[in-house]
Formats: sequence, structure tokens, C-alpha cells
Amino acid sequence: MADGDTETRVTIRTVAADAGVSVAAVSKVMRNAYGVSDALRLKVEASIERLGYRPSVAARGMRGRTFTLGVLLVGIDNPFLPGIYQGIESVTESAGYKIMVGVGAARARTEVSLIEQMIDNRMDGLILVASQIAGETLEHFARQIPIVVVGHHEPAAQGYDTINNDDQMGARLAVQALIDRGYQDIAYLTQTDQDDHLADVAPQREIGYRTAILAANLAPRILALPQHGAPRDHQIHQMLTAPDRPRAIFCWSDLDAIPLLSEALRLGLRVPEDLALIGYDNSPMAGLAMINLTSVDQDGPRLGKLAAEAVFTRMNGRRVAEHILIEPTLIPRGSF
Amino acid sequence: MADGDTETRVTIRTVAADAGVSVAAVSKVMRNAYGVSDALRLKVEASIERLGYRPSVAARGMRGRTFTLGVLLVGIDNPFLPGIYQGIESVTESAGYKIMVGVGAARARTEVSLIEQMIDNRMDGLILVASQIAGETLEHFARQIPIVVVGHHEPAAQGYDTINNDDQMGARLAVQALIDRGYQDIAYLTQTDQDDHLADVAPQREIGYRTAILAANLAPRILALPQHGAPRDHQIHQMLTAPDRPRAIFCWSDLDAIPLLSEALRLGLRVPEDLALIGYDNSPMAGLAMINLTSVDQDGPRLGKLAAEAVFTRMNGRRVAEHILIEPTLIPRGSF
DNA sequence: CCCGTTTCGTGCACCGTTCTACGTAAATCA
DNA sequence: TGATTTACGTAGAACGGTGCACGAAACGGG
Repeated sequence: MADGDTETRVTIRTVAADAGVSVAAVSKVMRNAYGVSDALRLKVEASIERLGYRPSVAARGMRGRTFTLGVLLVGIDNPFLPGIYQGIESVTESAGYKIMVGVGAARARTEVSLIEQMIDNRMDGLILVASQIAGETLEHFARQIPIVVVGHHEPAAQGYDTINNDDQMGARLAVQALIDRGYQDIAYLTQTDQDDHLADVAPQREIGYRTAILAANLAPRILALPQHGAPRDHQIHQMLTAPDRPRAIFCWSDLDAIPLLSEALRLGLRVPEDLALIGYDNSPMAGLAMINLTSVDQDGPRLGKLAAEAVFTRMNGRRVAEHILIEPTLIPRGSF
Repeated sequence: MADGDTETRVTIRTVAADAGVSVAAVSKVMRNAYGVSDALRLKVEASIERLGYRPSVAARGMRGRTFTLGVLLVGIDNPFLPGIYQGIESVTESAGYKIMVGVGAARARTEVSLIEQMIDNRMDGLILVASQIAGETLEHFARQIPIVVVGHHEPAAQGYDTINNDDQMGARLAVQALIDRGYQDIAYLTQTDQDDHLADVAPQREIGYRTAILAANLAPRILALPQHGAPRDHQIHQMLTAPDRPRAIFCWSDLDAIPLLSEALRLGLRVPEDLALIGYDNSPMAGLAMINLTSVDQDGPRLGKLAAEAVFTRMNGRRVAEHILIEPTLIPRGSF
């Protein structure tokens, strides 16, 4: 135990003593609650300033609000998260709310434990980004804390809100663009599911893909990749060297499209002459000259902003669920 | 699970009542403190299991430990963070500690407020990654909470620890590799400073660059880029189209090397025939076939692991500062 | 001038833990 | 057997806030 720090913390009592008022009065000023005269407020604020007082979030959490939002991200390496985060931040900052981030490793168990941690830390609300947690588990947690989910489709959920881009539409945009350019042999590359519910974005995009392909009287064709590790690289290699390699691939995410592109170039394939490629998320990398990947943009900042706004209205008493779908756009580049 | 939906939270009292013991007894079991018989422990653990009890971190924080570590990251978009984070996580997980992440926008003011937030939330310790906060400010906070800093050189600091790769050495490795291949006109690309102290990694790498250049009787040449925005792209363009464009550039980070590479290719420059490039951080992207960027690797996971270990020993009473420097390695690829 | 309203400030009972100090029963020793 | 140690369990005071219930002024209308 590290002690020996004589720097004792400034508490609400210190402030009260310094200002010559009661503890309750200081608390009122902090929360700008009703029944505080200007004179009192001034006195207290002066003391707060002088002593550099900051309320303990932990103590606050025991009775009132913590003024902190929990944000759960799938990981830190995902290029579409920064946009969403920034969108959330833009809202919370002006509302005087703080953010605590939890990083789930895209494993449902880790994510559940992170949600519990957020609840235990008395966050006022929660935003889950691309969580893989099942709908009913979420309903369970939603009874304990306001929850908004981004990147997970659960349009019938009662207890929490969902904010998404229209993944089916995004997929149709991509596939249609390929069809318009004359491609016929178009495959969809998805991720091999761990817990995969229909609610995840990849299956949703698959639906959009199928719709567009079938509407054009073409044959759907589904490929899949595991998330990490050596088998993944191996499968990419095999996919590209197979005799029946598709002429065009729509990838569920840039996360897979870019390694695919990399391996294609390594194999001497020309893109798009030998292989056309479209990704999803329009990550910053996609725009680089040497990548130049056509991708579907889902406007992360807007998603984040909407999510933060939703969690605030829910915290303020809204009980009926909100399910928002925004329109994605195709960003055409040289890969098709 | 026979767990019905209880509206009220399961507290330590609920468990105590259910197990027919005192509150203190339950607390002892939770913290596996001294003086608990097997019979008692079993009874309590059964109740905990049955009721699904989880202690409130907020309440815990009021007296004892929260078993939570705060990790402050510069941003989420930085490709060298995932490695460090993973290293930290590997240690905390086995120690039964949780992590809360704060995302500073590389602005010192935001970062200070995040540190305060972590203290207010009663984290048991803090790891700052690539923070831009001045040394004396850190000393101030270090008196309130154990702090370990990664990616910031402050070898004389008393109150907190620093864990770094040897940035000067990394730079020398890169520059020497360029010299060995016969390049003479080698520039260093750094970031335009906002608050820049010598403690930041970019100035450290500049020292290494200068050392190696001067040792080879060459002339140092320093270029700089702002962090974001349109002026940045413009400056990259100008840098590459200038008549006196250097023959080789050592970039302080892949973060700048990759956009530079992108623009170079867009301008029709051949790499490395017209322009040689070496970056820093060996981010995952650097290994892609179409980027293929030589880069200095600083072994993020190891840095993270060391940082977590340091914060634990400090939490357990160590008072004397530790300053660790690990050796970086050059990962040669096609860009030079 | 009296009495009902406001307005403002305070005392105090929480919130859910931890942890010290203490009581009691069982075990060990002389 | 009585004295002393050891092991186990409990009561209750913190911790740093919030917010309800209450009382004392100040106000204002009849």
C-alpha cells in the first residue's frame, strides 16, 4: 500500500469550511440545484476556485449522477471507430459529460464483463459500438442502465436504441455499382462468425448483396475469412489463387479488403483488371494513392452524434425505443 | 441461472442476509482477507453465485482499492497503440485488474482533465501513453496516484516511471541503414510542435538523426509537418515537388511516412529509386505489399507489459523511480 | 399588524463498500 | 485445570458526496 502522501484531498467539507457554509450548500452549488442565492454561490465558487476542488466521481456515483458516459469499442485497431468516437465526443463535450472507454476484444464474454464494469462504475449511460452481444442479454442490461447500440441491428428491441447505417442498402449500392460496370461474377466476402447473429453488420450486408445479385439474375457466391492469425493469411492466399477466383469481390469491411488487395498485388494480379474490389467503412487508408479502394461510407461522426443524443434523451426519461437508420454512400475509387 | 429480474441492485447486504452472516464477513471473502473459515467462505460464495453479486466499484473506491487501472491514450487512430494496449492488458488480466481507457486528443489540456477524471474515479494507478503533459505537471499528479509514462522521455523524473524504446538509437539505426545503402541527402521529417518538449519522441529521434548524420560527415536537414488538416496535405505536396527534394527521408512516424508515400506515388515518383523512405513504429500497414515501408519497430507489447508491471510494483509501495529503455529494431522492407 | 408564502440555508440520513477494534469460542500450553 | 494464544466473526465508524425534510428569515397582502 502506497501511503506517505501527505497531500490530503480537498473534499466538499474542506470547501464548506473555507467558505463558511454548510456541506449541503456546496453540494447545491455544484449541481446548480434550486435554492441558492447569488451571494452564496459566489462565496462557494470562490472557495472552489481557490482550493482547486473537484468532486469525487466515485462518491457522487453512490447517490446521484456521475456525469460520465461509458463507450464500449470492439477494439482500438478498427479504422472506422475514430469517426464514431469523434461524433460522440462532440456531443458529450458540450454537455459537460465525460467519457470512459472500454475496449472489448470482439469477444462477447469480454464485452459482457466490460458492460458490468461500466455499471459497477456507475456510468450514467452506455454506448456500445459494434458489440457482439446477443439481443436478450442487452435487454437485461438495459434495465439497469440507458443503452444505445451502434453497428448492431436489433430493430425490434424495446429497452434500448440502435443507431446504424443502412447496411443492406450500402451493400446494394456496392453490388449495383459493380453490375453497372459489367461485372457478373461477383462474390461477397464475409467474416467467419463467432457468435454471429443476423444482427451483426456482416450478415446484414450479405442480405443486401443477395438482394442486388438476385435482382440482376446473377448467382450469389459467399466467401468467408477468420478474423486473425495465420490461417487467415493462408485462406486469403488460397482464395486468390483458386482456379475459380471470382472476378469481383465485395468485402464486408475494409479491414478484409485491404489485406486482400495486398495479397492480390503480391501475386501480381492487377486491380481492377484481374480483380475488382469494393470495401466498406471508407477508412482513411482506403483513400491513399497506393490503396485507392472503392468503399461504402457510413458517416461515422454522424452515427456517433446520433448515438450520444439518443443516450442523453434516454437518460432524461425517454422510455420508448428509437431505431435510426442513416443512408450510406459509395465512394468510388480505382479498385473497380 | 435462477436469476429473476430484480429491480433493486444486489448489494453486499443482500448477500450477507442471504448467507446469514455479517456484511464484514462478505467483504472479507470478496477481498480474500485473513480470518475466514472454509465453511464461511463456501456459504458466502454460494450466495454470491446464486444472487449474481458484483461489488460496486464506486463504493469500493471510497475506502479501498478499485482494482482498476486507468490508461490514457493519445488517440484511437494511432497504429502503434494497439500493441501497447495489448501488452498492458496481458498483465492486468492475469492480475484480476480492469482497465478504463481515456482518449486524449493529443491536446495537453484535454489530457490533464482526463488524468483528473481518472483520479476522481479512484483508479488505483495510471499509465499514460504518448502523453504531451509537461514533467512538472506529472510530478504534481504523481503525488496523488501511481503513474507510469510510455512514449515520453523524462529520465530524471522522481515521482513516476518512464518506459520507452530508445528513440535516439532507433533513429540512428534508420539513418545508418540509409547511409549504408549510399544515400547522402537524408532529411528528417518531424511534426510541428504544439507543446513540444524535448521529452517527446519526435525530438528524441531528431537527436539520434543528427548524431548519425554528423558522425558520417553529412549535413542534417529538418522538415516538419502539422498534424492534421488541409495545410498538411498541401505541405506534403510542396515538400515533394520542391526542386531540392531530399533523396531520402527518415520520418518520425509511419503516421507521416505513409501519407508521404501516398503522395509520392500519386506524383509518379518511384520509391526507392527517386525517394527512399523509412518510418517509425512498424505499424501493421507498413507490412502491406502496396506500402512495403521500412520502419523501426519498438515492440509495443513489451512496452505495455513493462509499463503495467511497473505500475503494479509502484502501487505496492515502490517509491524510487524506474526508467526503462528497450532496444528498437529496424524492419527492412522495399522503401529504401 | 398578523399570518400565509416564498426563498434560502442547514442537519442528517442515506449510498455500498472497507477496515479497525473488539468479543468469543476453540486450541494449545504449563 | 487454568492461562494464554489463535482463529474466526461482528459491530460500527469511516469514505465523500446527494437530497429530503425542516426551520428561519424575508416578503406581501388584507
